[in-house]
Amino acid sequence: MPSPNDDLVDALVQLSFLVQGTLAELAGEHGLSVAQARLLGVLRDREPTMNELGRHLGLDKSSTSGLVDRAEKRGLVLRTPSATDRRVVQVSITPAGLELVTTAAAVFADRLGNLTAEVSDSDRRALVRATRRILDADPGWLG
Amino acid sequence: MPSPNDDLVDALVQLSFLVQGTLAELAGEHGLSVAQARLLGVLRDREPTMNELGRHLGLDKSSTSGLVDRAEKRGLVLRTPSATDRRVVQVSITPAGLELVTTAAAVFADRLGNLTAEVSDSDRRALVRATRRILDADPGWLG
DNA sequence: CTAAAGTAGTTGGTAACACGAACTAATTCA
DNA sequence: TGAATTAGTTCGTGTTACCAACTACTTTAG
Repeated sequence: MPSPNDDLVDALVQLSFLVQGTLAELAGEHGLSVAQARLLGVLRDREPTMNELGRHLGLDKSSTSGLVDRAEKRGLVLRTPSATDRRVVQVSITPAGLELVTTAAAVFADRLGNLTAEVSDSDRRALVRATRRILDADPGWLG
Repeated sequence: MPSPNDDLVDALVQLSFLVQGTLAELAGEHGLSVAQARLLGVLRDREPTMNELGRHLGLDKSSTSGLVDRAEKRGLVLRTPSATDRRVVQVSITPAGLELVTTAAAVFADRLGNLTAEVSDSDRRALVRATRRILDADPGWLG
């Protein structure tokens, strides 16, 4: 029997696919994949080690390495050896990467804004509130 | 300057990553990728042609072909030539596929249900309502 | 103070996934 | 009927992700 939760679950799933689809489309227009876009998004306000980065993205260290490899090859990201521990590598965003992610983020916000234009202010607030609760309930890899 | 929309956009993005992450994790536990899970989800209540399927998933026809290939090899899905047009192929879910997607969907709903346990009933309704509006505003590939 | 254990990151192998281009087969249209 | 269209597959390429094995450091134990 369908529980009253089914509507909510369904809504969340469709919404997530829509957002991800929008993200993928937009990233594509800027020559980025979703993974690359996410990487740049994380590095916008952090300069983590490979390890931290991997944990943040929920990726295996080898995956992280490859992701950074490709981004570095495009000049979007930079590896710097740590001064204090010669095993660790700090990852930072380059000016080019920052500019790319900044403009892309603006366009993205704009596009999502269009999609949410018809949502009432009170529903908007409810959505933000609900999201906070849901994220608080998640033990996962999200920062 | 941060617009009042930024909270909403941020909420949507984080939410979508959480949902997708949950989906990926759960699919993995059932030996499925997100793409495979989505394929089975679509086929749960449809028997589309390759073409329709691709449009539904927002995939190129070659991607659709490969996706169905792999699912078919695992016995989750079936290709049947159309009787009326010898070019077209109907795709359907097998009993095994149906069982898999059914149990996985139940676990998924349960898990998301836990995450949304703290959300009030009125916010829940608001979220569903907001999602409808947003999906209505989207011209994209979602059915 | 050195030997063993642990940690950080890379490399190599494998597989899924997605795309575009080129192709075959069937159908529609002009 | 011959030309354009449509459905689907195949092939080649690139990204992404994993695991296992490896190197190079650092920490910990004895």
